[in-house]
Amino acid sequence: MTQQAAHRRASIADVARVAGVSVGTVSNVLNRPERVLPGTRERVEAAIEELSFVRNGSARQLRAGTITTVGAIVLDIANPFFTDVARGIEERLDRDDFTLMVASSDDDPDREQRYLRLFEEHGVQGVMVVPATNDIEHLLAVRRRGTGVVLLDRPSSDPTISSVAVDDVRGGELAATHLLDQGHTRIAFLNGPHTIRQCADRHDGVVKALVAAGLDPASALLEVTVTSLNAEGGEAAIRGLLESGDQPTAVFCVNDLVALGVLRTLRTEGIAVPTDMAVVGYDDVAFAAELSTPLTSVRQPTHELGARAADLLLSGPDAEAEHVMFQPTLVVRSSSSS
Amino acid sequence: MTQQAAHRRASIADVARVAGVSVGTVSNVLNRPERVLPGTRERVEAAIEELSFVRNGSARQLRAGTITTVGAIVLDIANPFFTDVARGIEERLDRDDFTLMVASSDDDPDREQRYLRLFEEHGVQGVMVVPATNDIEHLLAVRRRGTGVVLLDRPSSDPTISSVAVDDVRGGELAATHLLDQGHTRIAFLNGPHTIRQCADRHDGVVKALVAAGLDPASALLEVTVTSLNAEGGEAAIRGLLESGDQPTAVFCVNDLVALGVLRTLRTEGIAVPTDMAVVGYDDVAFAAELSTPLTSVRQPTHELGARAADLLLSGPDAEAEHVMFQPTLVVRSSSSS
DNA sequence: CCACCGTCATGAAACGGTTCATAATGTAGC
DNA sequence: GCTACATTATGAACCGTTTCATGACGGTGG
Repeated sequence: MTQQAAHRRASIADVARVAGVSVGTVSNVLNRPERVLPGTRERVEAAIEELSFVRNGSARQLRAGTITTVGAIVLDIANPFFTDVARGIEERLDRDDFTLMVASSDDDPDREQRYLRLFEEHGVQGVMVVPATNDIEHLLAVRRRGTGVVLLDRPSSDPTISSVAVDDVRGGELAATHLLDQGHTRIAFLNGPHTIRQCADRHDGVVKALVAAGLDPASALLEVTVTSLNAEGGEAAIRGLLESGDQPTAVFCVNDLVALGVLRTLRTEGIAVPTDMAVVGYDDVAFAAELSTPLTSVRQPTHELGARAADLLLSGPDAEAEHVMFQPTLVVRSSSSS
Repeated sequence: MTQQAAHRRASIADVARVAGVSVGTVSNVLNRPERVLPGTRERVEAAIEELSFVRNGSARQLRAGTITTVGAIVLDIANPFFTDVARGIEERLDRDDFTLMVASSDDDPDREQRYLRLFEEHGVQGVMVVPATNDIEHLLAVRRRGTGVVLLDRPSSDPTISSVAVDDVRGGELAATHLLDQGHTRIAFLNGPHTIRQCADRHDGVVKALVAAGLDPASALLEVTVTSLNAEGGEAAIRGLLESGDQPTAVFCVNDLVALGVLRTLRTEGIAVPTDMAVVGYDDVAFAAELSTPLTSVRQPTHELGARAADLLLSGPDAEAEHVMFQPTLVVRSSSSS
């Protein structure tokens, strides 16, 4: 099937032969150069160069066991929230010369499972996961087998598994309370599926705020499930909403990409923001402040989130599990307040 | 150092012992289940379950040689342009059940080298790279050793190495010509370092346009090197520019993130766009159209770029190298034309 | 002159899978 | 009853490293 190049990659034995030494010596040159006589070392290095030898990572790892790589599985690599988190992770990892590989599950439990398995089989030190489902049994299993696991952007329901999250209930509450304060009594929530914990939590926060204001969520809250959590999903959802009668006066979007799609649609439809419709997003991504209608959004400490998660992962498998919970803040801009 | 859990992970031999079969049989259950009697298979599967056995990917790969993973190294994982490209890659890969791992070099040749080595040592089928430097000798070496290489967003200077790119000279030309058409005769270009080929090419395109218009680039073009190619970099660069006298009437930004920083700064400084200063960006990211001043930008076919690159990589090491060049288009919005 | 020691290099045993030639067993045909 | 032939299971060889006990060698001190 895969014949790659004409000849096999050079192995350590080939190098040894060319240099006229044993394989053990080549290995020593590679791993503990100080133990080998300069003359010999040079000969070996010349042979390595000549054969353009590259270590076989699989063999190396099979024997040595250890590796300085960690994995991260996020829901959507195209979402700036997750890439900002990834930057936080990378930064922390750099300090310990660890390497990060990112994969995106696309909210698909099967894909998550596949990447998880891939990472585990290749023996990463640990993996940071934004789970696509509420059930984390499979993650506990990974953990039991000895691979570090840190839940990302999601509080852990299990005391033995570390997590770094932002209080999503509070986030939903902040957004809803703000809209209520602005006089809205009927709020649409363009949310993702409740199988994603963050979405369920934000929903709970919204309900909490409505109840606290003496409203009945059944009538005051109109939740719409967005199929894909990006601008296209937001556009589709708001269009559906506009076509039905009985419209709300405010829309709370589960993230800023969805909000972007909403703003875009409202503009083309000639609906004024915030006068005809108030909009609130989530994540406070870089461009939120610069939109034609600057977007009110719930800000999360993305960078710290990632850095802290990496920190916990590197603290080793024997460290006590920790559950870090950051607090979101609301950044009010003109999309929701005139 | 790494003591992982208390006991070693279960191996295929452990499974064999528990199930009362040979290692060969366990391997067969794993890889060609149809060849083993249902009864035996069940016993093996039970043992796998009991020991929560996970294949050792290193050993597997060491022996089997093949792996269905490809790597991508981009300049900045937080840049929507690259993540959009990554989406395109993923989509194509999904068709062949390949898996993508993304790493970000951060414009740093050393990091690029490190990830390249990591990917190569782990035997990926191939790697897509947005090179951080002009010199691609190290990529040729990787290629020679049998790992597929496709240059991403960058035309190849070597005929044997495939590349998928967008015509950056043309992109720069489009942007500059447009600004000239709008009557500007002194244009600032907030560009990245010329070690990044895309930046050098866009510069050449700008110069080409100026010359075609009968202007002297030495006086008509004011190039400023942006330290980091994001909003913060853009903000810093434009502030530096505003503080110096002798200002241009238009700014062309090497990407939309830089343009975002510029727009933000101009707004806080009370400089009107496009009347006092026209702004053009690059990439036409999702939010470009929705900014307070909708941003004129050079659009690149990100999705196709990624998909095509993946396509070339999967076509195998024996396929003829191809050099795909897409054409950018200019999307004019109000940041540059009143 | 010998015992001892330190420095380098060696070669074989792991690591945990896959693969393949071979053996064991059962079935069918004559 | 014997041969021929599937069908399953076996176990050893192998992949390319690292590691470690062992050996070769020369130099020192007694």
